[in-house]
Amino acid sequence: MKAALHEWNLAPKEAIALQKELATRLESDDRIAPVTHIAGMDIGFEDNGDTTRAAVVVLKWDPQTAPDLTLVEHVVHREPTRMPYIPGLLSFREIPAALGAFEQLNILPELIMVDGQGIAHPRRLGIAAHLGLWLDLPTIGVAKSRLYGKHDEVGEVRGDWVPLRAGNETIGAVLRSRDKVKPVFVSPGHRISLETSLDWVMRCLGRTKLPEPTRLADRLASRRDQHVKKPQNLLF
DNA sequence: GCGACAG
DNA sequence: ATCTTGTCGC
Repeated sequence: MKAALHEWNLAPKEAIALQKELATRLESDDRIAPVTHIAGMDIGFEDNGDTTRAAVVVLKWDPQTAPDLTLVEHVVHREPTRMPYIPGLLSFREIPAALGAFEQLNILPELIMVDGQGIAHPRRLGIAAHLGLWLDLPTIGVAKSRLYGKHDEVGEVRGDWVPLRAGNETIGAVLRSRDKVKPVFVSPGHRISLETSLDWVMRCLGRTKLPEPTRLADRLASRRDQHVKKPQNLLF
């Protein structure tokens, strides 16, 4: 791997310049290998934020049994938190830990869903886009709230969606992933189009708001399910 | 100058 | 993100 601590330990000003440069390398057309495994990634914190916990789950994709996905691998990686949360610079705070988790993975997914924005970002390099470039894998950003862009109100039925725009460009979509529930913000990261991103998010939707990959990664990264281990927690 | 602001 | 219990609704 390209070592370089300087790739992550940057002052805000340098980080912003790097984002602009990296954004020009993103591929917005689909360049995806036949999908058999989909990963989900999310970050959580412990020790009052001093420890960053990265969680990655890998689900088996079987068109025959879809939308039922099977959890086939999961990894949790902890390391000291390196910097505070700064809107627009989230990837510099969370990706280093995420890479630690991906390094321990045995199964290489063809697609990754990340808890955060793809190109729906002021400089078009949200955490999903940044991670996709680094791993050179297709990524989709699935955020629970908006960071950037404007949009009209979205219908209340599952599947309804409206474009998320920035000036003339469409940078993502506001998707009603579950009836009457707060919508999610879907935006392509690397090597995937918005249309295909929406297709995959829809295909991975159970009866919950979040698609299975990020829903499970979310639970693994979160502190809550950490102690309880009874019912469906048998998954972990 | 005044808000907005992923996780 | 995280601190935290119960509670309203399908």
